[in-house]
Amino acid sequence: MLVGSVVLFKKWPIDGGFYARSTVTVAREILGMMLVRRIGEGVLAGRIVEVEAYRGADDPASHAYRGRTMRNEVMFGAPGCAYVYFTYGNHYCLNIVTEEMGVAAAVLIRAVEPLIGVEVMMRNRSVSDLLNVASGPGKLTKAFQITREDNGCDLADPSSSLTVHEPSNPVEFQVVQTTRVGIRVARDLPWRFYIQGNLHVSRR
DNA sequence: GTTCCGATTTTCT
DNA sequence: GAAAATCGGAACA
Repeated sequence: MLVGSVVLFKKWPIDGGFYARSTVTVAREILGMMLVRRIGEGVLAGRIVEVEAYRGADDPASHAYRGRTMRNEVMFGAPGCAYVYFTYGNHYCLNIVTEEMGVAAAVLIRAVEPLIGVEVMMRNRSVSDLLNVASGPGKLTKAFQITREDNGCDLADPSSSLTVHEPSNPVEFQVVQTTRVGIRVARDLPWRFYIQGNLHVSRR
C-alpha cells in the first residue's frame, strides 16, 4: 500500500497460523502490526499499539469464563477471526480470536496509531485531535467503522474488509507489560501490553 | 488536573 | 435488578 511514496504494510495479511498459539504470545507479538480496513475504494489503516489477552475457563475476566453464550461464541471458533461485541450500551470492542479451534480466547485491540485515512477517521470520531482518534477500544472501532457486522470476520483472509498485516518497514520498540484495564476481577494478571512511549496508548 | 455520572445492550443473579 | 474488557461531558480543584 502506498501513501505518497511510503510503503506501509505487506500485501498479504498475517497467516491464520499466527493466531493459533498462546494468547499472551499473540498479544505481545501483534504489537506493531497494521490493522487495515477497506471501505469501498478507500483504505483505513493504523499500527496496533496496545492490546490485552483474554483467555477462557482460567480467566475470570474473560467473557468466555462461564462458557459459551450467543455473544461470545466466536471466541470458541477459528483463530484469526474477529470477535466484536457491544458494551456499556454504547461501544463496540474488537478482539482477535486466538488458540486452537475450540479453545476460547482472544486478544482485545485497545489502541491504534492512525496512519492511513486519518481524515476519514477523524470525521468518524467527530474529533480533530489525532491523539484522541483511536486511543481506546471503543474509539478505534468507531474510527475504523467496525460494528457487529464484522463479528466472525476472518482477519487472515485477503478478501475480508478487515485484515491485519505486517508492516513493510518494522520499527524497533520496547514492550511494556502490565495489568489489564477496566476489569474488577483478575486484576493482578499482567496481560496488557503496549508500545513504550507511544502517544496513542489509552492509559499509562 | 481530577472525579462523577449518564448513555443504555448483554449477560448473569 | 445489577454489573460490565467504555467514553465524553460536567463539575470541581
